Amino acid sequence: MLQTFFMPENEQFQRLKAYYMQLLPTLTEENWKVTEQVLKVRSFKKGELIVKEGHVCNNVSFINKGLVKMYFMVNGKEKIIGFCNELNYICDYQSFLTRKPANSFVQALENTEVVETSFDDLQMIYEKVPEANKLGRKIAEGLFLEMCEANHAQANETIIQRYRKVISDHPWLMQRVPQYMIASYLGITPEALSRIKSRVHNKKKSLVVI
Amino acid sequence: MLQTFFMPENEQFQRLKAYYMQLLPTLTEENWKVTEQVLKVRSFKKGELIVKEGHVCNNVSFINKGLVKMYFMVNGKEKIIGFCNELNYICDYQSFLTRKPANSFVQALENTEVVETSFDDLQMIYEKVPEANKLGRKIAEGLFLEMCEANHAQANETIIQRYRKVISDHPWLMQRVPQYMIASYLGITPEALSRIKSRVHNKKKSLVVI
DNA sequence: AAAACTTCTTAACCCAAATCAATAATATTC
DNA sequence: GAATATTATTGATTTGGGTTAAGAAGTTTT
Repeated sequence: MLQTFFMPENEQFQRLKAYYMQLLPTLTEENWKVTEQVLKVRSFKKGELIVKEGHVCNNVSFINKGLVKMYFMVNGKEKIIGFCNELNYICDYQSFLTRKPANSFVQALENTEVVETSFDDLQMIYEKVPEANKLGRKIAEGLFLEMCEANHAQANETIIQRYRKVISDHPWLMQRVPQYMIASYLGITPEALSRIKSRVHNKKKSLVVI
Repeated sequence: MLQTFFMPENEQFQRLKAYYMQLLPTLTEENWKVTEQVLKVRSFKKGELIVKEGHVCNNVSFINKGLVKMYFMVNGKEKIIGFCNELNYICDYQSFLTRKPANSFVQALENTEVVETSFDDLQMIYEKVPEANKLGRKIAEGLFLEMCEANHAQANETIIQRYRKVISDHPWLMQRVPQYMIASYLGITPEALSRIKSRVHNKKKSLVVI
């Protein structure tokens, strides 16, 4: 990569640093240095697996660039539970925290570059940098809140509402992933989503119906 | 209550202390004292609401004794999202963390005694007792893991599997709550659960089927 | 013990989405 | 640009759970 020549050595970590600073404005330069030392950049080609079912997930990975999907295999079919793009963490946090084999997969949908922190390194950071626990707490709390939202939507909204929310909240998603993956994410078959789309579309043509 | 006469003043906090010690074995007596000072014991009669939709949830409540249900109202019907009994925390943690009005209710299903910590007190503890952040992180991580499990079950298991899991994981639940609440918790109508039960039962009678 | 209420079961019918199957529209490869 | 995959649509049929309704079983009240 010629570009690296023009970058300061740690350019690849700047986005992660900004993310940390946002969650923990009191983070000192000194403590960032400790954290920075353990970071590793890693690249995945489109289609490569970042997390594999049956293997313990050993890293939290901050996505610098790219797009991934997280899914389970259930009865030989994949059930997508989420997409994750730039400036977000991807991890089977369940496996990561419990140190048990993951029951999910994470696959790169585009060529993807991540910044990894290993489990052991993170524990070391929690010991050496006490305020990192605050960061860890906020990240866990954030994941918890995200999951609350998702759960609530899953339980209390119709599929049409959820479909509308997906396309309004993440318009880029429609451009970057095929529709059958959106269907899997919504928990329905591609056929059902196709029918819903045409239903929504026809309503628009005829009359204004919420 | 005459009993209180025979107890040391903080007897009611011992269970919570044990819970903390289990999550954070390094907790010092000194730090526990800081924590203990802000705790409040509160009792709810069967039927009383501990968390109300529309009100910010201002406490995390550790259940000393009793049983509660947490639920949403959706189209005038209640959708139970969980039960919580002795030695567990009950809280609309989403409302608690975001400081926004809760969209859930928590109601005592039996006379219930809780030990409360208010939001402000907890923030104070996070400041005064740095290691409390570690505790807070672990609690948030624990809630996250719980929610992962629930989500995974919801998405990937049949209702029959989930029904079986409920009765094997929490046999006490069947004794302490009516069946229609279990149905709501499973996300189906009481009628459907009744049908499923008879289906499961008939299978047992005829042949060994999974 | 009778009355009133709550909870559970069973049956008939309905509907949304799954499944199965065929075809159409797009993308990708050669 | 023809051939081949991949993705999306549409139709016919099946199915699991919702809804409605009625009755049975179990509790509580009086």
